Amino acid sequence: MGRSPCCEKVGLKKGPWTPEEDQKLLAYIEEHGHGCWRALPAKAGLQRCGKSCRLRWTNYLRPDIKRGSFNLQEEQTIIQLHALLGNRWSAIASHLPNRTDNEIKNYWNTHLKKRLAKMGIDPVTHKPKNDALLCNDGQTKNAANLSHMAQWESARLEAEARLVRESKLRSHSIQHQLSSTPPGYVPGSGSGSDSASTLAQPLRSVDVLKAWSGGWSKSSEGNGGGLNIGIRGDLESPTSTVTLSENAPQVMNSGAIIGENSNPIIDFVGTSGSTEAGIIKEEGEHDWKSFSHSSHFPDNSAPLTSSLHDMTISMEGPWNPESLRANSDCGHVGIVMEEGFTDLLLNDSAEKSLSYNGKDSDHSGASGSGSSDYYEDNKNYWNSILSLVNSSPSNSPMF
DNA sequence: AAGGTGAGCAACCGCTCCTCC
DNA sequence: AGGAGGAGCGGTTGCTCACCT
Repeated sequence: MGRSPCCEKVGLKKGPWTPEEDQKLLAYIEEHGHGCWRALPAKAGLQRCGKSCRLRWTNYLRPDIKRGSFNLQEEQTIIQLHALLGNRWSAIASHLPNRTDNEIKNYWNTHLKKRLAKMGIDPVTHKPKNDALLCNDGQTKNAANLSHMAQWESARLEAEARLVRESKLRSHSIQHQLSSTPPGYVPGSGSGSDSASTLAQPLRSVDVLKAWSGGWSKSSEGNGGGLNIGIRGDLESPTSTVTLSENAPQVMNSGAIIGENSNPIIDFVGTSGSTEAGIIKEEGEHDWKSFSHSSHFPDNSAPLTSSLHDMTISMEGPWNPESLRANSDCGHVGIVMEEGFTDLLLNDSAEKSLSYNGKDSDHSGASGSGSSDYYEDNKNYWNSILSLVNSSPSNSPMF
């Protein structure tokens, strides 16, 4: 590989772990917890660096790890979350109980990415590669789109980072209230910081997903704000909407989004208007509301409050209104991220899954038949994702 | 049967972030 | 406030095994 070793110490073993080493590590952690990883190998009698031990534990030895192939729901979750979060494997893993980020990363790289590519979908943007065909001036529009995506991504990361910080602050205070900790095996990590992030991660991710789901609606009537390419003609997709406020602060219909300093604002606003979409949006809104009063946060620290605010992302970087107009020209009314093709991908595995179950799978491949089925499926899908999100992470000591 | 090839997965590496002093 | 050390994350590598010729 030609790289310098991660540990200066010569004589430390590298490469695959032997069962004896596993046993030593396991026995030590079960008895003492891992504590300081760097000090662990010596205490456990291992000729490994602490980093290697940590990796072996988190990716393989942890008792709560689920191994084996991913099921359909997990695939769906990964794909949707990847569309939402990008290569944030640890964040994605926090929504998949008992799966490690490494496993998810590998599964993405070896299976899902290829499947997307095979179907002509860009695994990075989750958009069709022949996107340009939809526009008269393909290259210009694509460039605008790319710029758009970059700005979006940057803003999103910024917001997420903020969520993490806030969540950590909150979880610290929650931690102070939780006096007892299980002995021996320390969830996730022995360090206080890690425990905090362990608590914090689900909060952040839930916020993002809630927003995503809440903002999912038919993007617009008439000109079809979404990018609806006709592998399946009636395909609509979860959509995030960018709202541009050039000068005046704006209040959006999803809830007070105020722009400061005339900075443009990104808002997860379902543009609603269509009946089918309304179902989804209302559900999303309901979820948001109910979530804010959820018993998850008895101290009323209300993560939703922050999530709503955090979904209002001030763009500090250059924002070019031209890109929005460019998008509008080819039917994108301020649409930045879309995911309809992810669903196409999922149909592939859904078909397999359904046929395994001996059910009829013809709905997934048929074009045009059953748009109500489609919306029902999506509704169910998002419900499952949300319930997964709401229920899973706390189960795992790691997450 | 033997060698070649590619996919899948475990593990490593370096960077970044966080915490503590 | 800032530096040091530790932990976590994402990208990448290389080994193993199954399949193909």
